[in-house]
Amino acid sequence: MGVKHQTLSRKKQIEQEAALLFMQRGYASTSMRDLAQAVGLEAGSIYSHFKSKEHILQKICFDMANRFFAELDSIETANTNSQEKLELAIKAHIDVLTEDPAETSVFQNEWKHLKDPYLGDFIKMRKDYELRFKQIIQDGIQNQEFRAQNVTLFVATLLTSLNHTTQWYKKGAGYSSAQIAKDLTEIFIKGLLN
Amino acid sequence: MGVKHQTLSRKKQIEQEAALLFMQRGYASTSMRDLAQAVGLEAGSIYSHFKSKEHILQKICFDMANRFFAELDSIETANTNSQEKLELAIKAHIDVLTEDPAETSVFQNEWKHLKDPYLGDFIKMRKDYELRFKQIIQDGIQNQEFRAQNVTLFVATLLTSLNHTTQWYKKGAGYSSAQIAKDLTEIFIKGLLN
DNA sequence: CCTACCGATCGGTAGG
DNA sequence: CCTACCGATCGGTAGG
Repeated sequence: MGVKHQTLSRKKQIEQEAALLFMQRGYASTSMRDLAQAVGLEAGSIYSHFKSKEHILQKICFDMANRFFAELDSIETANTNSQEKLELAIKAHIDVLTEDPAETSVFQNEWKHLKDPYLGDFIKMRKDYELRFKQIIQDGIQNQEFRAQNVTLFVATLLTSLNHTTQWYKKGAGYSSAQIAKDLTEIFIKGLLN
Repeated sequence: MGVKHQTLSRKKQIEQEAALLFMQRGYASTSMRDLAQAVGLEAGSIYSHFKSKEHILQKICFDMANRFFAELDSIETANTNSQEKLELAIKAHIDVLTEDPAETSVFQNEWKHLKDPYLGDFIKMRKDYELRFKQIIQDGIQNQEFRAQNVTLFVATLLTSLNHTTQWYKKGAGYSSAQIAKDLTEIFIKGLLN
């Protein structure tokens, strides 16, 4: 059961196993006893590393949000056209995602178990992230690179599709991060028609 | 709290409220007491309509699976080209989905809480559904209507995107089922480029 | 359909 | 980091 640890701190081990279990069973269906067993401890011992079950979820969700954000910063100011900006943004997103699929899956599917004020903060961050993608698309429509369309729908569809990669991606299974990004990019940029 | 009932049977009321709560909070985070309260009963009373909590989930998941399946039957044998078959399949899927967004959301997100043998059966049905979409795409590539690509990835992306509509669709909010189907179809068929 | 209850399991804590 | 435990809540049942 579980991830190779080696030099990881106990806290990081717990976080990784938690992400894995939260992805597989869901946050609510994963007990602290399940998690403790997966990491080789007794249930009570986890509380010397995390104050509560929800704090583990918070750490996973906000760390991932920050990583996705960080990647966008350099792209938006790049001196290039909209299509390449979008391609870079997709590539960056897929890179983070393939590095930590379990954490990304939790970030996408389990955030609703956060409680306020964290829940509100998280929703705000996600909205910001979408907004920055929308801006790239909007600019591309303005300068006629992209076809006019429902930008909100497009971005929601795109981000959902990217994030769904976590559900089938297997590290080291031959389908590389770069290839996934390329294939997904072609679907959304070129479409289906010949 | 909840849906307008009117002439619905008690059993159907319970099923609808359950779908709503399972969507909002997740299956594991929804207690039979929560559900009972939403439908105006005591917890124990639900068991005169459903044998267990999981039976409610089963009913929702398999009923939706059957409805999605039924729509495909007539489309596959239609005497038309691949593009129109795909458009019809998308339209049919979105029609079912907008009719019962909560049930569809549970069908998409909560099925993992089913237990064998139902879990295995459900996974098989989903795979079959994907396979039938894949066949449409495959045929379209063969006859050169569609561009060659990773068909598995395309269909996974398409179905995920369609199903995600449940997360933001609001009945009677002006964005019609037909318009959603049309916009999503254009994204996947035409792509982004002008 | 309700009341009253069951055994099991949950998140979390004290004390070492 | 473990042992031993807490109060709360869970899915489900009996009996009416």
